[in-house]
Amino acid sequence: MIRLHNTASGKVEPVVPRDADSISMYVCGPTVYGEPHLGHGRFALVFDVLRRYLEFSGLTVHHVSNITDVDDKIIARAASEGVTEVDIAARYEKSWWDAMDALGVLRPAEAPHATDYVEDMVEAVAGMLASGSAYETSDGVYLSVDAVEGYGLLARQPLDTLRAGARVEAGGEKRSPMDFALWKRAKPGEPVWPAPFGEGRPGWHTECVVMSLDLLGEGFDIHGGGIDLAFPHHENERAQASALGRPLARHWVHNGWVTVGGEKMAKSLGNYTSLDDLLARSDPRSYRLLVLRSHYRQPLEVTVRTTKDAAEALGRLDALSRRFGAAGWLEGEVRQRAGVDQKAAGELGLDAAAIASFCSRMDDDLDTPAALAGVFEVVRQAHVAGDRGETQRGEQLAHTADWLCAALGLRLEAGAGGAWVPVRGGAEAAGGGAHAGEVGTERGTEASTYGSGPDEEVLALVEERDRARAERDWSRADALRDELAVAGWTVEDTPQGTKIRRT
RNA sequence: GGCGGCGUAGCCGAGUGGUUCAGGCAGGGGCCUGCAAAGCCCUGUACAGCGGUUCGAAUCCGCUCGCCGCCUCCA
Repeated sequence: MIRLHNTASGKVEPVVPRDADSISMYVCGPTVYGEPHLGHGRFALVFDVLRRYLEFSGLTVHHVSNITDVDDKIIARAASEGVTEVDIAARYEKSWWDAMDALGVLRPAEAPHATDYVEDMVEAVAGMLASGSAYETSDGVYLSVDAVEGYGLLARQPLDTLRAGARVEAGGEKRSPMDFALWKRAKPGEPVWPAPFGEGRPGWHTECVVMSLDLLGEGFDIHGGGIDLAFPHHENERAQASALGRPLARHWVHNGWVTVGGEKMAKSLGNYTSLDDLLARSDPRSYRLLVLRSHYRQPLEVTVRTTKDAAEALGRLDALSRRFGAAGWLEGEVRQRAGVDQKAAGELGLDAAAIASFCSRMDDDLDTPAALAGVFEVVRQAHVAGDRGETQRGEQLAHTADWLCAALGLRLEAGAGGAWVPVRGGAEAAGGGAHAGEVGTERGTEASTYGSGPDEEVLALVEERDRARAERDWSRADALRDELAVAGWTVEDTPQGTKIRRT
């Protein structure tokens, strides 16, 4: 069974499913008020990998991730653009899912919207008022943190020291500076919902409590998100659940953030790169690989250099696929079972030792860097076997590597970046294109504007070069290679003829 | 002020009380190739500094320096 760091205890602990053979997981999703950036991409990828790995381990995962579509920032943005909050939320929710699809992040089983749960939130707030853990002020309803046992758990800091450090003074009627809004009374021009304690809108933290309990039930297995959510967001969720007498998650998992020059990537610092920008200029898989190369709890430095690094490493994986046709192997029914049916690995004759090693590393607090190092070792062994003429062994290892990559959500030789065009038959080449299209199916939509298949002109150059080589006209062949290079293609001669790939 | 994290070879980035310097990228040499590309082989003797514990520490403890984060919205 996998062991994961639990922010509530500060230790790496086994994840014990509440219900046998299945895992209930709630991951805090985005507030849709702007374009998603690399930081959002990281948390989405981290939990996508966790979800895939749990499934790979034979568990059924009930994955819920919310969309926060009512919030101060959405209201502010709508006001500044002169459109409705609904417009803003709809626009950026679409951006969100587009980016997720491009990154190959599997859709959660459910993606509840805060605005669909306002009635439940009103009920929850009423419950907290009734029990005396919440109180009303002129501008809303607040939760009294003093009423919550052990408040500060997820901040890993006791309440008194948290309070001492509070930079913002209690806003007039708040009993404690740490108290937070459960309900904000209506202000002119803002969206409102009816409530017995005055019409208004919900605070930020209540939605996750209500939605996770509704969809996953009390004491669900995993609650995740970025480390900056640990406090106050998650602690405030926990506080409310506690006030309601309804336990929330048993395991709190948080990922580290993306840094730029050592500093946290944040919109407020203006040092962010949007996912769109990244996806427009690189293979979406390379960001996944970059994320996998560091441990999920560590900060991740993203620069042009580290991004390029990851792309090169990805090229090494693709090269293996190219050599052994692993991508072609992992199709259809086999593809569907990859990463979701560990038992099939045995039936398919994959390398059991490599898979066992991979799993033990992943089980150790989702140690993807170590797991990936193991995959690269398998890659090397596959090449060695191939060089020795041990084709079957080479294929077995290559297939194993492909299988493990699939478990991580990495599809080898996928996308235009890895497109290789066999020399003979444009039809074959077109087949390669269809292959890439299937990737799109898996992702939900076709990835990005990055790269595109070779056009007729390029294919003509490839064919001409093959003729030149057949005639041993090396200078002509070299000139054509140069032309292809200028067009952005790297040439590789193989026993099957000239192949090209995006440089 | 309180709480917490980090500092590893050219770069990124794991790991751990003691055999082969995780892995990737970059670099050097060789093999392969018409030349390349891809691949393989060889090549790096790093763990901020200072003390301490230990037969032995980069790994444990203490201190110092530097960087970052949370305590306010934040993935």
